[in-house]
Amino acid sequence: MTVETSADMPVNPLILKLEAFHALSEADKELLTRLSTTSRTVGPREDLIREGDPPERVYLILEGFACRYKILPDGSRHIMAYMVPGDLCDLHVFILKTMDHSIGTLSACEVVDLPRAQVMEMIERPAIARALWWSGLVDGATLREWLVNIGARSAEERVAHLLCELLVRLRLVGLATEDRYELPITQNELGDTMGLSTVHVNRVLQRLRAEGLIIFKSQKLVILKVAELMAFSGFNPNYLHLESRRTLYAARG
Amino acid sequence: MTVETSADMPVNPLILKLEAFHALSEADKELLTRLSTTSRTVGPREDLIREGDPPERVYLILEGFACRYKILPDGSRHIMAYMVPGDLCDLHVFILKTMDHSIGTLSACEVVDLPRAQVMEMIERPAIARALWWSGLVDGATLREWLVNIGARSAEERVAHLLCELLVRLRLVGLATEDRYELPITQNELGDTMGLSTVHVNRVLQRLRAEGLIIFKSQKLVILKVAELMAFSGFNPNYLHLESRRTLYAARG
DNA sequence: CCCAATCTTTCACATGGGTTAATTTCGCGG
DNA sequence: CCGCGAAATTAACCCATGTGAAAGATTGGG
Repeated sequence: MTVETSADMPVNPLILKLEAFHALSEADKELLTRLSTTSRTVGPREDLIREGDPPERVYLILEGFACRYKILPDGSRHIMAYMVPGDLCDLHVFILKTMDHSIGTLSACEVVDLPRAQVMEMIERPAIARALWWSGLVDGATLREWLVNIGARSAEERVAHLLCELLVRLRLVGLATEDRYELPITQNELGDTMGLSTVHVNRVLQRLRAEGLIIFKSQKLVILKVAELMAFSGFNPNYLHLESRRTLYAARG
Repeated sequence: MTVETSADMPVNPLILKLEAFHALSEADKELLTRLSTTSRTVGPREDLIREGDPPERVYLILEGFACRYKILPDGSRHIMAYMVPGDLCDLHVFILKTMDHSIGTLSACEVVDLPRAQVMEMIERPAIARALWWSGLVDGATLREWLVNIGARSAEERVAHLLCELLVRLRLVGLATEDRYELPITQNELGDTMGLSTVHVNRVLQRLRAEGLIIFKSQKLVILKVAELMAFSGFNPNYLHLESRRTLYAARG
């Protein structure tokens, strides 16, 4: 029920992420640590909230991958965003009456449920409010980049672009090194994300492997040529609005 | 320089739009009217702000169509959002150092430039703040729906879905009747929006015409069978979060 | 250590949509 | 009313990606 805390903290991914925008005071960090003390374990492929439900809380992912998705009338699923450790779903949802999409886990996750009152508590701290504000803007920018990715790039570029984005995002929270990370996602899920069939995702991955760009096996991804993969996919991290050098290039772990 | 104001006001599209969420007081409406008094005319295909520029103001569209777009390394353009009268670009941009995309007009537009101070003035009014908050959430939801649209629907469904969305959005601000509106957009721009070639957009429009679903000529769109077009494209307006009946079905003009 | 379910991979074949380029139509200034 | 540039339309060709089905490979539970 509680995430381990050891001497060599902070491992709170929310703090790591927000500090990529601007340093936080000790008091602010303590607040965030306190609010994320009580987490729960959610199995893979479980919904946190479904389309049509009233949004009652905000979710913070501490471990694992979750996603936003919609199911279309014909039963197909489209994944619109990945939520990785440190990601918080939209703070503003409270004013909407119902969810227009679902949020569910991909892998098993550690999730913190933040009721309205706790969200308010966070927002009262100006530095945290600003950082969360930034984080929300980055989420929006990421969504736009995904739109461009699907709308304007070939299947191979698309997948490559996603792998680059995740490299940068996961580095932020210490879950990627310079060139590798755990990607607990099936090819089917990748397909539902990129608007490609599972079969074609497989073909694309084979090609990226054959070109010596990546190794992807047992949920472990190694990017053999980071610069090349970024160039090939047209990846430009500007939309992630990471201003400090550290956030982009310092590897942790 | 100034938009005409007549006795039979309000025609301020921002007020019309925000009141779709919740009624505003007279004082709030006066503030919004005052802030949108000074507009400028911008010709078609002109940029309001470019990728890389620091965001210094917020734009409000009073007339015409504008869009957010990105240019890819290979020179192709992808349009990520349409901004129609009453739409405001993101209020929060100020905390970002640079724009990660451009905003430009499609048709000629009347645009209000809102510097930071005026945005603050708006946000200090709780009812306006809430309404703008809602508006921002709807923009995000719209972006997600566009992602699904491009990622999971056929070309014909995609275009049909866009036409349905615009019908609802334009009705909100009195620019569409029950079944028709002005759509000042070329097939090439439609293609850059939907991730389709111009040629294919043309084929799709022909088919929609042949099926007796629409008439589209000289920038004037008539949807002959609204319910059918919505059903065909899988259009569900829930993502626009319009709670009052009026906003969805009352035609103006 | 084995089984069953889940994933990945492969194959053969179908097709939606891209490309290039020529032709026609439209909108508009002079 | 004419002429020009932009936009729409048409045609021919083809390739990227989808589909359906089945064969391997992995993984985790018992």
